Amino acid sequence: MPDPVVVVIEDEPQIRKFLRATLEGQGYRLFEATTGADGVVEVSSRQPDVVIIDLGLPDMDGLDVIRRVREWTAVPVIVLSARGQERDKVTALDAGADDYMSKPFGAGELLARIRVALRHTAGASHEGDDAVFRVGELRVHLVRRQVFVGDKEMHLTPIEYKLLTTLVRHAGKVVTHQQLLREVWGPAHTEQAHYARVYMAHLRHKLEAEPARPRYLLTESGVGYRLAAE
Amino acid sequence: MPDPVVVVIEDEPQIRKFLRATLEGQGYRLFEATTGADGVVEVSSRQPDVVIIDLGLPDMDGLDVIRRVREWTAVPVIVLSARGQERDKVTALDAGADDYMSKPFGAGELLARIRVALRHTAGASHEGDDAVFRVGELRVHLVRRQVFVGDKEMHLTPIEYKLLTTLVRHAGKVVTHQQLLREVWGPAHTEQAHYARVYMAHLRHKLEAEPARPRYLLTESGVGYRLAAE
DNA sequence: GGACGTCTTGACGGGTCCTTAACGTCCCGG
DNA sequence: CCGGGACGTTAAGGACCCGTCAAGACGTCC
Repeated sequence: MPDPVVVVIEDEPQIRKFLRATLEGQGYRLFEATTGADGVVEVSSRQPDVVIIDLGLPDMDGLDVIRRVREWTAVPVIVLSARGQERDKVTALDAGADDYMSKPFGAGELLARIRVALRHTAGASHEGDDAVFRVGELRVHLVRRQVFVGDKEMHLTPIEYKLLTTLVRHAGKVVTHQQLLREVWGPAHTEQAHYARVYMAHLRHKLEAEPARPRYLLTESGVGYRLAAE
Repeated sequence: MPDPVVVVIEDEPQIRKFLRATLEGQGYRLFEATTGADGVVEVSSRQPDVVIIDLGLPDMDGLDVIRRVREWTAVPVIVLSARGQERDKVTALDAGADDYMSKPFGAGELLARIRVALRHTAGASHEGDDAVFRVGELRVHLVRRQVFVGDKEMHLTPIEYKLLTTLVRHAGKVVTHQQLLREVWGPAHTEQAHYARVYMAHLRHKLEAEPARPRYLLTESGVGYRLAAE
């Protein structure tokens, strides 16, 4: 395997320097970002094997960076944080982080946890982190959160977008009403099948040429919905 | 997904009790071992989704337990330890552990790290499962919930599909009327044998070239039905 | 405070699917 | 040759699911 690529998202120069010294000595290729927005861009362009992120960033909440990254890739994310409270750890891990280290931490432990992360990705073959889903005229750019029909960009509301990406993640397979409601509206709303109907109608009006006879957003009566795949 | 299975390898009764209370409250199925040797046996027999192991065991070194387990499975292993030295963490992680928590630790953080471990296995397992049944021109994609005759996809209603998959699950073997009715319509409808007749007719019209002389959906007169296998 | 975009909620019409019943067919024994 | 049982076929009714529209609630930004 070639040298593993690491993206570091960290604003404090001292820690950046420390990480650079630690990682480059071990043969990792390192790319740095000092803001959350830059971090998201770096992750999408460098396709790293591991991401290391400090939660205390100047421009946006580190948790949001993790959630954004998680929308299109399963790359291991290791969190560094000055805060060591349990609730901080839990929210970060549930937001999609794979590991959490409180400052101060040792170089050896960091390197060991990076090796663990690399073991994970080595086993799981790189499957679907394409970051862009296509079928027919429809394109969904997970990184930029943009949706196109042909050349025309379509504006989707937050729920519409989440509904669509949920279907994208299971493209070709049927997603039951329960699954859909749980993943989009949360576990408390698995009964309101009505929500899904209303929003599928919205999506179809925005994405389908003939909303009444959909080509992409298909209904499986009595079961759920399916997004057509190639 | 059914309730995740956890194997706990821990000799101290207090911590075992604590873990049991914490995990069973969250719907995990729990199996315990109090020695390293037992632990290895439990892991191989229970096929757990996560292993939690205390390094301070009476009979053998916890690290050896991890190495033994790693010889045949990639199941996530979370280490609990009274020792918090960096070198201990590094050796445990390099021995094959996926995570390391120093005592004392909070229940919330443990649960969060278990969720992380479960995320990993959930993503990894979805690779090679074809889960497609074939016989002659007939193909049943169980994962996608799609049925093809030759190249043509056939739309099945929920009951039709359930009936078909029930037969697929016992392909080649006779399924009695009672079995069929119980598995498709529920235990309350085991008397209405004509349900099966009506829906077998539907299925044959959709899937058979000559519904009157079926090649796949065969009748075993007086007993039940049978799906032909290769 | 008002305008706007978004989400929730209800009502209604149309369509799909399930149930049920009636009838047809085949086979076998009387 | 007749009759009955098991199975296959078809169609009608109604229950349920789904798509649609619109009104109201909610939050946000000017």
